[in-house]
Amino acid sequence: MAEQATISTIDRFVGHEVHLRGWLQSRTDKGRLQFLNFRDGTGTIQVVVFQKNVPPEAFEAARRVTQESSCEVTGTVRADPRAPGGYEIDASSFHIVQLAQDYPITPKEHGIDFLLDHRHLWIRSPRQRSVLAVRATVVDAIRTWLNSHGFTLVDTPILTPAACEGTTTLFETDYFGEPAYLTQSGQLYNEANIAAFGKVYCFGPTFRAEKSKTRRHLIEFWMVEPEMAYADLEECMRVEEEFVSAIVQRTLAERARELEFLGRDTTLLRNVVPPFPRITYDEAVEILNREGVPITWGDDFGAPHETALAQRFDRPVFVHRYPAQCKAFYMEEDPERPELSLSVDLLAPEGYGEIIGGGQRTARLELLERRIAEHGLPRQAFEWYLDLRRYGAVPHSGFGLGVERTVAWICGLDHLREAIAFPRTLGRLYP
RNA sequence: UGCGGGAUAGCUCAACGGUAGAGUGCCCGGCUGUUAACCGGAGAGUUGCAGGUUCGAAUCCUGCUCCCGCAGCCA
Repeated sequence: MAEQATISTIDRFVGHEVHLRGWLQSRTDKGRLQFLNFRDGTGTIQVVVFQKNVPPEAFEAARRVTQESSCEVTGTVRADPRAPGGYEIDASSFHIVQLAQDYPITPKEHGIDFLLDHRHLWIRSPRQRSVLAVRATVVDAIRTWLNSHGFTLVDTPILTPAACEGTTTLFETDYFGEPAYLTQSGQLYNEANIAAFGKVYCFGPTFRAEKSKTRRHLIEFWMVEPEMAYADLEECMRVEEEFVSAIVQRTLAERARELEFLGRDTTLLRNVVPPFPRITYDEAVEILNREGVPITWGDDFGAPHETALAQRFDRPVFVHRYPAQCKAFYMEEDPERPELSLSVDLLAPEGYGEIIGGGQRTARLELLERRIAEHGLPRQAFEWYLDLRRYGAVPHSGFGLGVERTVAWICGLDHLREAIAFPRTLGRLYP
């Protein structure tokens, strides 16, 4: 009697007859011998169908099965050095569940436009499966680390009444006659939640109606945002470096096979352990001007600046204390230099840019009121947020980590769109 | 949104003013150890859309649509 098995644990079934259900990835026809590259969702394995070992109808099915047809196979597991992965199934039976017709994605090269139009099928390919598997581990590492370090998950709303940082980059929708916006960040709500739990995080999709067309931007992306009561900027950086290191090291440990398949050189990733280098905005400006990537003090960094800075270090680098004018209205002032904000960005190596933005939020009512006015924000929409400075305000800090940027960096991808199953990019809402 | 590149067979591309091509996939045939197998055969086109120049346009010109890259915005 055949045992139900999965490919990922097939080594436990050597010598046994097993039953597998899945899809045909590819096939090599050798006449009276068929090699089937078979996938069940947990992995792929070679199935060998000899004409003399199976009933005639099973051999006929193996001979005419097409790429990505769903099918079931029964056979004996054996170790064979000639098989990719070292194991193969000597089939005793084979049948087609559904015969696929003209599967569009072939083992040869395709253009990115074609692949994105067929993203619902492209995700089956080994490379895309590897990236999405890494993503799953990154997400789990994020949750596990935060849950085990005193953070409580508190979900924040997706439909919001107003902007965190101005309405120009928000998707507007109709909320029974009132304008509503898709969230850009859960941070302001996190600042409310810390008074209930001390340390919290939210984790979900985020939407930016920016006409960004670069390898570092998605219209819809996932962000995890921890927020901590009684934490200053230094504490924020300390948490960030522990957090990012834990994510990277766990992914290296659990997804070595996928990273190798992706061709990722993991040498630099192994360096990602605390402490990360810290430079001030002032120092960064000096370095950039000295190294021929000119920038005026007071301007925010562009992608070329971030790349040039990150290239100088063997692990992610903190840039802290940006001019207040570069950063959001809720940032705390540097008490020693009020023109600076207690903000910090974490720049990933190898040109992947900013993977974290964050810092210390202001606890001062009068500064927040002034900033809301300076930024021309509708004060009545922020009354609840101002309340947080009236009823038990504390020094607090937090940050947002972009999941796709982190996955793209760890995988060595050249574009964020492969780091999410169904990317939303400028001009692409299908599939 | 700005600058640059592009759209030709299902797919990836060539042809750059003179009969529309290759590789690959699909289909048919052969092969008991293939790893993007190999060998033989066959089919496959409104050259993105609309107009213009020309004896003749995939090729030159104009407009439009869509895609890609870089930048800005940011995670």
